Formats: sequence, structure tokens, C-alpha cells
Amino acid sequence: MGRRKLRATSPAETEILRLVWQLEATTVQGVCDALPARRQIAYKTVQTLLRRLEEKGYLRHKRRGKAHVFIPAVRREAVVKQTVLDFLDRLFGGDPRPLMQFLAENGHIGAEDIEELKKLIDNA
Amino acid sequence: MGRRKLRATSPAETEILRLVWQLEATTVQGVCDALPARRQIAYKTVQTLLRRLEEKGYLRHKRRGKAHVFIPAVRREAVVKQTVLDFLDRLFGGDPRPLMQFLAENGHIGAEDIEELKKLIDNA
DNA sequence: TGACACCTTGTACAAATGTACGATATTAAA
DNA sequence: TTTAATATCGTACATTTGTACAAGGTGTCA
Repeated sequence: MGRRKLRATSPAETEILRLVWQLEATTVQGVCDALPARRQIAYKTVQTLLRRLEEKGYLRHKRRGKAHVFIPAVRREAVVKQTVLDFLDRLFGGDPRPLMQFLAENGHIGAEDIEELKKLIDNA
Repeated sequence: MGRRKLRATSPAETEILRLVWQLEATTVQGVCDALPARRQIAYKTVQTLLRRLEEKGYLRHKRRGKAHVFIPAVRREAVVKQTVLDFLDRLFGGDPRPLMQFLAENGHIGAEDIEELKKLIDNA
């Protein structure tokens, strides 16, 4: 269990990978359509990014008609974990508190979210 | 009101910048010494990273003896905000909940941290 | 005041990244 | 079955990143 020897995804690749997870199975066009309006990337660029993600082992594809349908090849949770821990290390030396604090102070989480978290922790 | 037209810091740069904030004012050697044991980087590399951070506008330096003392040129909070929001966008499409959840589920925060957060939110 | 240790400055360089075009293949429609 | 639309594949290329050495300056101690 746990191969973890995938080269890390670059920021732009991460952005795309997230969409593939969200869409579950999608074509280049599908990803383009799912891109947020303020973040347009050329079709060809998305194509390259998907190709690289496949090379790195994060995706695989099957053919449907003339198009490729890309599907995740790794569990989202595993990648998220790796990515977040890495982020935490670099920006906060591994301490998650400042991050939580930031989210709380900037109104990114509310009282109800806190309740949810409490439950999660109690059940662990 | 912020200037925000600084080119983003690369992962390695972020790592170093964090240490400068932590040390408040430090030399190349100081950063090297502060590096976690499992993350050794050559003196010369640290030097390059500091130089680039200064070029990008995150640091400035003054001379002390023959050495440069680097000091932050931007508020940590501002950079953290930018960096976290960017991270959130790329990995979670901007939704902070999955991130909180991850932290909670992986034992990175405890019940007492939750209490702290609750206070923070109530005071906001 | 000379030698040594310690610094900075300039430079290097391969690999990764962001961004994308041109040529070619494939399919659906006319 | 020719064609128009749509894909992929191969390629490109300037920047940025990670990593670091060599040469030359400077403060310090004997």
C-alpha cells in the first residue's frame, strides 16, 4: 500500500488535477469548460498539463471516439495529504495552528464549521 | 492597502522566507543553522535563495561586518494570506472546509485548538 | 601587516514549468 | 466519400527553479 514516489504536481497541474477529480472522468474539453471564468487556459495548454499528469502517474486515459477520457489514477486523499503536509512544512514549519488561525480570522470558516470539526475529532 | 505585485515565492524560497521571519534578522549562516536537520541545503544555495527573495522584494539587507543581515521587507501576514488563498484555490477550488477536515482527521489539531478557534471567531 | 577564515558577487546549468503552435489523425455530417 | 470539425502527438521555447561552484573582497587575529 502506498507507492508514493510520484513526482509532485506543479501548481498548474494541481489546478487541473483537482478538476479531474471533481469531474471524475473527463476530456480536455471537459476540463476547459470546468475552468473558472477568470482562469482561462488555452485548450492546448490544458492538453499538455493532462499529458504531464498522466506521465507523472496521476492520471490514465481511455479512448472514447476520437477523444481521450482522463480518469484519476491515484486516490485524491493520498495526494491531498502529501500536498498539504508539504505546504504546511514550507510555510509554517509543519505547525497547522497558524493555518487554522488564518482561516478563522479571515472569515473562511464559521461557527457551524467548528462544530463539524469538533465532531470529527471526537470520533477519531 | 497593499502593493501586491510581488512575484510569488517558489517552494524553496518560501521555506527560506519562513525562517527569516522566524529569526527576524539573520545572515546566510543563520538560516543554514536554522534549517531542520533533515533538510540540509548548501550554504551557497541558501545564499542564492536569499538573493532571489531580495530581488523579488520580500527581503532587504544591511551590512554588518562582512556579512549581510537579511530582514523581511513585507508583512508575513500579507504573504501568508496570498499564499494560502492561492493554495486553497488550486487544491480545493477555494473551499477551506476540506482542508480543515483534513487537519482534523489527521490529528493535526486537537480539542483545545478547536476552543481557541471558537474564541477567535466569536471575537471577529 | 600579513595570512586566514568567512563573505559576497557573478555565473552556471540542467530540469521543471507555463504556455502554446503545427501537422496529422479521426469521426461525424452532408 | 469528400469535407469540416475536432482530437491527439510531437515539438517548442522562454522562464523559473533548484542547486551550487569559482573568484575576489573584507574583517580579524597573531
